[in-house]
Amino acid sequence: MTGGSQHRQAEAGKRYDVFHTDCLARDVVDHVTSRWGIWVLISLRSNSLRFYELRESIQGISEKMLAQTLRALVQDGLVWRKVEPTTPPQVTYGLTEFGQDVGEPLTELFDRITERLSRPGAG
Amino acid sequence: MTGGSQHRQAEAGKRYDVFHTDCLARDVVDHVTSRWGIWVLISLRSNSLRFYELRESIQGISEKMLAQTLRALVQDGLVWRKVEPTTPPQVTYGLTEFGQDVGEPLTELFDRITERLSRPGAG
DNA sequence: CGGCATCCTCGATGATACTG
DNA sequence: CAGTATCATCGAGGATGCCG
Repeated sequence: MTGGSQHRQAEAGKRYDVFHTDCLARDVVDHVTSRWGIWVLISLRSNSLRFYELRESIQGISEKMLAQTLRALVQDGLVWRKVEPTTPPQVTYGLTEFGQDVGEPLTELFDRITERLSRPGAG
Repeated sequence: MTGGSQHRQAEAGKRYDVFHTDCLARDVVDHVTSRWGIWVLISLRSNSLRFYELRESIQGISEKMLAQTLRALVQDGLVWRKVEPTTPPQVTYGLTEFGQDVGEPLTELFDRITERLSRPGAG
């Protein structure tokens, strides 16, 4: 990235530059806000889950997409992955500290939307 | 949606049901976390902007996508749109109360990610 | 300037089958 | 169970051009 760490500059006039350009943060944001990323992260907030638990948890996701999404999130350092070499194999996923950091505003976002939509007059 | 307002239930064991199924909230979440939605919302947090200002603000976005994203956000009640019938025409966009509600955790999310990535040992 | 319609491309996503 | 590989598709998104 070019600018570096220009986060939290909310001064009027000087708008964000980060998300305009090629920034590593943008990739992570893209992963987090990807079609399935947000649901994976929220799913893992309460407790760690195994692969098939995640798959059943997030209805509509295919194994491929789940694996792909998890791979990206693991690579970004948001999710950890623990393999137990039993038979059958057992792989557990959970949130890293970073993942929890990110999951918080994500859940907040989700909550605010659902709350708003469940309100009578809102719309 | 079926369950209604089961938000903020973070009890282990009972996972979210909302985002698994067909829920109006899911649509809004999809719009907000769409490729461009998040940047539009964050862009508008500090102040309202005109169409072309937004376009220049969010590098890489096409007019089509900007218009489309804005339309969705306006329809969801996150963004308002004001047309001034001057010549040339002048259209301004800004966040509604709902939009500000949503923009907050969104910015928080963004900030946490950039902060993390700008930290030395993280990664 | 704002924005819609059209065409077209490409990548994300899904279905299926196979491996360890 | 937990993936990976391959193939087919569908729609998001970009380019262009036209209109008020």
